[in-house]
Amino acid sequence: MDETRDFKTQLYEHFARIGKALSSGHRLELLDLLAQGGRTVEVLAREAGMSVANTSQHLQVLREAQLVAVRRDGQYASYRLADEQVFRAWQEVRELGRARLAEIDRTVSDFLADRETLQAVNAHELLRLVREEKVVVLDVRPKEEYQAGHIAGARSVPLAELKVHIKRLPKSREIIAYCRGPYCVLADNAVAFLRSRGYKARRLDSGYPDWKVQGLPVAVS
Amino acid sequence: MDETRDFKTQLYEHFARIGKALSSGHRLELLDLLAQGGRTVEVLAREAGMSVANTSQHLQVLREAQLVAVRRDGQYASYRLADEQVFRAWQEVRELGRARLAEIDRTVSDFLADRETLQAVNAHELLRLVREEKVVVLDVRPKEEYQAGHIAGARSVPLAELKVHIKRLPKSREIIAYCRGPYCVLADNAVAFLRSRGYKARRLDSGYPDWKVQGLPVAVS
DNA sequence: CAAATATTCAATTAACTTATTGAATATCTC
DNA sequence: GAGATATTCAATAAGTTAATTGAATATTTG
Repeated sequence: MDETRDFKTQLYEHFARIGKALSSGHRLELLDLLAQGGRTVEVLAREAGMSVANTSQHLQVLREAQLVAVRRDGQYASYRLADEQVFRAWQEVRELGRARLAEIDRTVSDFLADRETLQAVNAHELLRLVREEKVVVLDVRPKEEYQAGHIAGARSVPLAELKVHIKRLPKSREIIAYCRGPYCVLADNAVAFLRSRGYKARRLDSGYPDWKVQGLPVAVS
Repeated sequence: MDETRDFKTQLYEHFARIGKALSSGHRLELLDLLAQGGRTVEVLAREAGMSVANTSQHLQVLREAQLVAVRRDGQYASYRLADEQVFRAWQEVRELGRARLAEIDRTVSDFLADRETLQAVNAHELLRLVREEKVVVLDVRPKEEYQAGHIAGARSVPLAELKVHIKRLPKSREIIAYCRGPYCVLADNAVAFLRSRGYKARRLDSGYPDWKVQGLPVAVS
C-alpha cells in the first residue's frame, strides 16, 4: 500500500499549488484588484505599486495555478480572474485572516483610527434599505470599475468627484458608500467627507465583489 | 498618500500568512487529518508518512498562522484545528483545485480507475435516503474518528472489520459508505468489496467534516 | 519600415523554505 | 532519580522564490 502514500502525496501537492499562488501579498493584491474587473499589466502594476516586470511575473504564477486568465488585446494583455470561485477562495482566506490574525485588526485601526465609529452596514441591511428607498447608494470606485459592474441602483461618484457631486445629494436621506472591499479605504474617505459636511453617511462593510458573489442584484453599464 | 501604499502592502502581507500556511502539500494533509479530530504529533507523522521532527516543524508553521491549536496533555502534544472556518478555507482551496487543475482529476483516475462507476451520493441525497430509512450508512474510518464525531445514524465499521461485519448487513437495502473526504480511498475500497459480494453499495461524494460543516445532523460517542 | 509602447523572458542576487540530523527538554513509569 | 517516550529546537545543506536589470518580442502608429 505504498502506492496509496504516493497518491496522497501527489494529490496534496497539487492542492498546494493553489496555496502557493495565494502565499504572496503582492499576488493577493493583484487578485483583489482583478475581482473589480479585468486590467492590463501596466494598470495592475501602477495600482499595486510594483514594477511592470515583477507584476508580469506574479501574473504568470497566478496563471500557472489557473487562477487568472489572459486575453491578448492588440498590444495589451488583459488579465482577469479565471472564475468567481477564485474570488470565493480569496474571500475565505481574507475572512480567516480577519477572524484569526489579530495583527490585521491592529493594522487597520492604526491606519483608520475611526473605523469603529463608522457603523458599517452589511449587504442584507443595505438591500432592505435600498428596497425601502431609504438611502442613496454611492459607488466611489473609479468609473471603469462601476461600468464593469455595480450594485443595482447605485450612482457612480468616484471619490475625486465627490466634492463637486455633493450638491446633488439630499440631506434628508442617509447615504451609503461602497468600494472594492472591506479593507478598501475609498468608502471610509467618502463617509468622513460627507459627515464633515453635515450629511448622514455610512459605508457598506464589504465591497462590490462580495455583493455580487452573494447573488444580490447588480447592474452593468 | 504613500502611507496608504504601506498600509495596503502590510495588510496583504498579513493575509498572505494564511496562504503561506496552505502552500505545502504536507501541511494540507495535516489539516485534512486534523479535520477528523485532534491527534498527537506522532500519530500525525505516522499517518502522513513524515518524520516526527518534520511534522512538528510543519505544525509550528500552522500554529504561527493560527490555523491549529495545541494542548499539552502529559507527555503528548495534541493538535487540533483552531476552528471550523479553517476547514472551510481548506475546503475552498480543495474545491478550487478540483475545478481548475486538470492534474487532480488525472491523478485520481490514474489511481482509482473505477471512480466514475461509483455513482457517489451527495450529502443532501444521503440525508433524504436516511430519513426515508432506505439505506444503511457505514462510517469506514478508524473507530476513534467515528467516536470524535460521525453522521447521525451511521454505524462504525472500520474497513478492516468489514469482512467480518458484512454478515450483519442486509442485501435488501442499499449501503452507503463514507470516510474522511472526497479523496479518501477508504469508502472506495468498502464499496468495491461490498459490490464484489453482491451488495448494492455507493459512497458519499464528500466526507464527515464536509457533512458537519453543512450543518447536517451529527452524533458523538 | 522605423519608432514607440506593452509585455515577457533570462540571468543574477538575495532571501526564504524544507528535510535531516542530533541534541535538548519535559513528562511519565518504575 | 534512572530510563523510556514524546516533542521541540538548532544547525546544516539543498532547493525554491522574489525583485531587479536589461534584452527580446510583438503590436500599433506614423
